[in-house]
Amino acid sequence: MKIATWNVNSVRARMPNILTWLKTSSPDIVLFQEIKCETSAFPAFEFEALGYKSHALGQKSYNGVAILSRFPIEDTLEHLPENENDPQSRYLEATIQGLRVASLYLPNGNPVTLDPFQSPVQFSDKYLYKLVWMERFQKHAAQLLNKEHPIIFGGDYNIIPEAIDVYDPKGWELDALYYSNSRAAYRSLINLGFTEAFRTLYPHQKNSFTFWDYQAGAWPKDNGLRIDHFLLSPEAADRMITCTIDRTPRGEEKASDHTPVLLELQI
DNA sequence: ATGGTTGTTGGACAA
Repeated sequence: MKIATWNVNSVRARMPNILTWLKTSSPDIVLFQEIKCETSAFPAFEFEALGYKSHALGQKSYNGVAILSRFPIEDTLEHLPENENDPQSRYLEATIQGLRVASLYLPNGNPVTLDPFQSPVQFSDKYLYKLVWMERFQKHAAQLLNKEHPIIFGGDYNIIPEAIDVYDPKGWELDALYYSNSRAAYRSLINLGFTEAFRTLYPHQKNSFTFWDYQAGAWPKDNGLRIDHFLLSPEAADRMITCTIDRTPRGEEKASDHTPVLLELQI
């Protein structure tokens, strides 16, 4: 079973790139983030023509997540518990072939503070939203773990886990993606018992980025970040075969600023 | 120091 996660930065603007990539990579399940359209505008028919069922959770202009699958998508959950009234579409969970799979788009959270010179530090509303979102996600993840099913949480976590995952760690210390509280929250999530697929397989591999900013020549200079991750429950980790980052789509015309991550499971 | 880019939109805002 091949499962991919990809922040496409607008599904409609990215259709030519996505269709090309689907044909060459041929994943069984795809987790999209930032589809940036309402559910009714999701191009389900075009994916259906390639053999994919889909379930989209859209939103006007911003955010939005979706799942494509060659197999039936069942028992969908469109919000984290406690986030039922959140207007931001960032979480979609479903059962596919006995796997509990989620496509998640964690809040960016910048800026961390409104006034960087203020002491003590006062977090911005955006950063507090990120921290609360992570707390709710962790609570939900802990409950799901108890069921002892294979779980795959894939998506844009907007978290740089460690120094090896960013081209300039010093320069990113005050950014919400690398801020100490963000990394601490991510660590405590993993410490519930999840396996982060890529870094577990390749503990020391540098320049394994999944995102390069559109600005300042980040892509040609390889000034990237590794912020798109797969977290696996023990029952899923037992079946892990490979996890790879496919840089090819980032180098093409009209590319998303993220590139896909692929996970292969024995199933 | 500022600007550098892309997408949704039709002016900011988000990333």
